[in-house]
Amino acid sequence: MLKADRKPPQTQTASPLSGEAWFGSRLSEMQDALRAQGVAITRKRAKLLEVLLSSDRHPSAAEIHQGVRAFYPETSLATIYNTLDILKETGQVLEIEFSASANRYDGRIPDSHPHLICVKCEKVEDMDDDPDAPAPSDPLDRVSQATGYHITRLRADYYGTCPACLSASRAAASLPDASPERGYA
Amino acid sequence: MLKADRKPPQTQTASPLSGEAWFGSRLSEMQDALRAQGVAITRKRAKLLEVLLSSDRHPSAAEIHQGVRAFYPETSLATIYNTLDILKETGQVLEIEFSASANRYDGRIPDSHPHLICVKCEKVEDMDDDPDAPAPSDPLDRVSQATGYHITRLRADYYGTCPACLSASRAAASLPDASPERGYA
DNA sequence: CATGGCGATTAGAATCATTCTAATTTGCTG
DNA sequence: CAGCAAATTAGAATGATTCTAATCGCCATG
Repeated sequence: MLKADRKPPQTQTASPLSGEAWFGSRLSEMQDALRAQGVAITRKRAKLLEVLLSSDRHPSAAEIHQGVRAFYPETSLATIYNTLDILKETGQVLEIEFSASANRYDGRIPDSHPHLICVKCEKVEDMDDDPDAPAPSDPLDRVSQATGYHITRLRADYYGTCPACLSASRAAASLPDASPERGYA
Repeated sequence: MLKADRKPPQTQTASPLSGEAWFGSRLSEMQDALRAQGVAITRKRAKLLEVLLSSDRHPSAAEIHQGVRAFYPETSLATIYNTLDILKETGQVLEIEFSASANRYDGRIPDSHPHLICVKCEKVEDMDDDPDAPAPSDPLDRVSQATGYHITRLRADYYGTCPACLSASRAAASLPDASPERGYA
């Protein structure tokens, strides 16, 4: 609803995106978030952000790496993972995890939102959940119809902290130190 | 709606589950599916199914391995992955993928359904989406309230075949052979 | 202009779940 | 009991990600 006119395009436009309104504002948002963490925005990191925002394919770390390398050929993968980690911590990028292939990253819309994932070509697209139009009750059918995909599975998982861990960490907060800490991020 | 009285318990009961109605019928379902594939149900495979159904923790391959080993100590991990693959192919087990830790498997409810995933202790629970009760409009709040979790993220991704791949494979179906085929399963 | 310090960066090693491989075992079926 | 296919095994290979220890670059200060 808000910022309707600075939403990233669903489809890649041929021309440079760097001029578009959403691009610039999203870029500064990310840069501000990095600065707020006290980390420097080096040329490589700046390029990484650009590459991330320029692609609508939800690129993998390796793809981002290549994009940055086109400008700074000596860039190491470690730097990419490094910066992505900071971005994740600050909620500036959404990591879409896969176990069988590389994780994919969404810098355009960093809040959780639904995706369409092609199991054949590994395309990852943002889904516009348009609540109008004739809607079959089965969500798989509804989305298939709306998108032209043949949808076979919905992964709908809620991530958070369970009641037990919540009280454990509340207890740990009072006491000096304790708590194992492992887990997904 | 259907099979309301043979739904697996949300909470682990202390006693053996092997007697409960859903357990037996789910077990035969899985065995039938394996047989339908023409694969033998060996003692190890039978035990694997039992272990899978006995746990409400959505066990990892390694955990299942341990469970089977308790009875057949010479069992190899390869066998576990092997059998899980067949079960996946036949839709008899739901694989919940993680990139940062081991995948988890749901044999009780093999159709896609929402989960609660604790980012601290890595617990994975089935979520009962009970559509009654006071419902805040934000789904994260709604689920937090309903479950006692502190939910911070919803992963809602639709898996299927994109329009381009659909027509590619329709074309390939007519012609003799072609098509690269990679992708997520 | 030298110096010190510190974060950023790097190459390569390490990790770890998963898959692959080639050899062996098992359990029939004739 | 021979023969055969499927099941199983140990261990190697893979591949994404993380770690490590060393180096670099940059700025502030003397």
